[in-house]
Amino acid sequence: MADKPSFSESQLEIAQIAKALSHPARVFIMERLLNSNFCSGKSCCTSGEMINDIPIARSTLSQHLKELKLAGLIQGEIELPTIKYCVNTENWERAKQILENFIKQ
Amino acid sequence: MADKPSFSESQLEIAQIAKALSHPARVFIMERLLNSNFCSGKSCCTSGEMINDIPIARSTLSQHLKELKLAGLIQGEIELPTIKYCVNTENWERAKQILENFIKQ
DNA sequence: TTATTATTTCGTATATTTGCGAAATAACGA
DNA sequence: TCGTTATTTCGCAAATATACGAAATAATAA
Repeated sequence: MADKPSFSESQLEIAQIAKALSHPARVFIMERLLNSNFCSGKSCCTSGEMINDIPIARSTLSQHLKELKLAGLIQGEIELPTIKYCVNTENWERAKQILENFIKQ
Repeated sequence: MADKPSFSESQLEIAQIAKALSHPARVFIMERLLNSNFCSGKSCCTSGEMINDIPIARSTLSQHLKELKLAGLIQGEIELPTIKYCVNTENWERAKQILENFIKQ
């Protein structure tokens, strides 16, 4: 019995991006950041600007922001007394490309 | 305090598709089905034809197939003694369109 | 009838995700 | 110094996902 190959890098990468987008709160956040006003050249928004439009608690929103940050799709910039969240343009472009390629199959 | 709106249909739909693709095994399955030989007008493959190329047990593969079926992305056609799995073309086209639209934002 | 083949379902264990409120942090203004 | 504001981290509970082997199913072959 030949042993089985592991998942390809590409499969792992696609799954990782999909996972980051697999919760409606995170889809909401991405849409919001992609469509909010520009600030220092990026689309930005604070957690406080989102909280009234999304049906979850502040701490839960914070957790989803953290996950998107961990996945590299967004980044946070401290601008006291708030934290402005922006799309991580470079990584988002790459993620889009990866999804595009998968879809085009 | 105004109460919060729920997630939009679109956000729920995007998250649902992303969730279906959020595990490398399910990405593997979709890729395999999208690229396998044609059979009765569709790209098809049996679970037995995949099992040696994917690092999970048969029962686990079966579960992932079930999830993709539940999400509507694939369908199974009995062709004894095997079951041929195919992409559900209509739903897959729709799913692609939804992801496209999300990405293009 | 019994074995074989292909695959799923069941039972169960473990891990991960999601959610919340309370407490913590950190800068600023009174 | 003591609130105020904006936000995160902590601690925990509940739900969901992932995984596996064993048993079940269902058609056919011997």
